[in-house]
Amino acid sequence: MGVKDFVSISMETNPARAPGRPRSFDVDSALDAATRVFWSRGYSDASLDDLTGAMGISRPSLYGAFGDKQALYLKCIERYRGWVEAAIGAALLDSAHPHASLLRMFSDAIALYTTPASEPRGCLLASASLSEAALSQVSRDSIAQALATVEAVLADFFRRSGLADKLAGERARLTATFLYGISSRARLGVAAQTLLEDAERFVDLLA
Amino acid sequence: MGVKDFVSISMETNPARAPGRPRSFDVDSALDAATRVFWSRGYSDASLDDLTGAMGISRPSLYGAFGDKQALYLKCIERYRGWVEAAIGAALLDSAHPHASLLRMFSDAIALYTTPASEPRGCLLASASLSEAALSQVSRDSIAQALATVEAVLADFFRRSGLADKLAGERARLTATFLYGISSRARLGVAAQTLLEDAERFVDLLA
DNA sequence: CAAATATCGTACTGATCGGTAGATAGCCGA
DNA sequence: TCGGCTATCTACCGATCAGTACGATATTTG
Repeated sequence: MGVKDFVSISMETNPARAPGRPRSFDVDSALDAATRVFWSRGYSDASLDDLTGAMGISRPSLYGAFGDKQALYLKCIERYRGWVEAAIGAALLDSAHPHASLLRMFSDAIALYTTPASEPRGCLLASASLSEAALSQVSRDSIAQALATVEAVLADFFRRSGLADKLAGERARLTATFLYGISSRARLGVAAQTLLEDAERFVDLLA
Repeated sequence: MGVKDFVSISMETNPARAPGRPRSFDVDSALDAATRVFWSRGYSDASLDDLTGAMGISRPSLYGAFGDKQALYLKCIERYRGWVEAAIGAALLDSAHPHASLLRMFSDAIALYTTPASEPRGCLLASASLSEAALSQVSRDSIAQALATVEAVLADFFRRSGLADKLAGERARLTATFLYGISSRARLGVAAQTLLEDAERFVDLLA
């Protein structure tokens, strides 16, 4: 392998070229489009025609690039999970001013849940957990793990802000529960402004 | 029976007998069974075979008695709505001890959401509102109205407990939001005991 | 008993579902 | 320019979906 390493560094580690006909669409933006479809319609109600239509690709391209519907869904979940963790983590970075940080976290979440106003989607993870029946165990695990991570990020924030472990855990569960409630009401069409006011009251009570 | 036979009006106003072959199943218990199926699986994932299987009736019997799938779903929603309104109303009857009444309301709700433990369902209305895409406008309206009623019952409770209109409305929205969150987490499999503790902390904050 | 009426059970319909076979098109190294 | 490889396209597959036609059955009325 020694000599081959020399050559193959540019051939294998460099994604410049792969053999065969190159893919004619962008995987990431196709994944974004699929995520939006699942987010709006849920797993079962998102047909392959819906998905391929939004992604702008044909059925075999979808299967070739992502596997079957479940696998595509799983990739969308993981993707969304990354966004949410990053967003919540960023908003809660500053633990010196818990009140302001929490409010920013809620504000960011509400903006995500209610944009665009014509099609509020709530939280993809919260919605996804309701279509449990039609989902594989792997998908269920991924969703559960993502939500557990959110709670862990919250608990860490409360600990950093000076609360004892037990109390921080309680506050994290309380905040996560309220956040799920916000997500539900966002999907029901409650205005972002109203949700934001509710979040303010909640944070007032909490801190 | 004899007396009623005497009065010939009974033929029309009294459902004692209708012409033709009598129905061989109980409409209410069939509706209960259908409600449980929708509650567990959601609208789209509940197939006609699932429904007729659980209801113990044949497909044409279902259509004869309830109309199509949407109409059956609507009847189940209305039925569930009646239960929930009655339960919440009863728990919140005593506004002299808000803390205890709220706790009882949450306790009842959590019991409903997590029973049986092997198949926690959360709140049918909250779940239903997430499958919006596949639902008719009538169903959507019915769900929205049911949830609005819950909020109205809460607001009335807070008003009776002595709060001003504005504050009572805020508290009602806060409580409803938290209740949706409880429903989501119940469906995710969080233990009833944990949810109850969270509800206690929330009520502590509120009152 | 027979006519009328409504339900029930079997077996079917067309539509749509997720998924794929097979041929073609585009890019590589040689 | 050619063989190997992979993506793409059209067209299709069996399975399942919601909904129904139709004959058999059960009950009331006359």
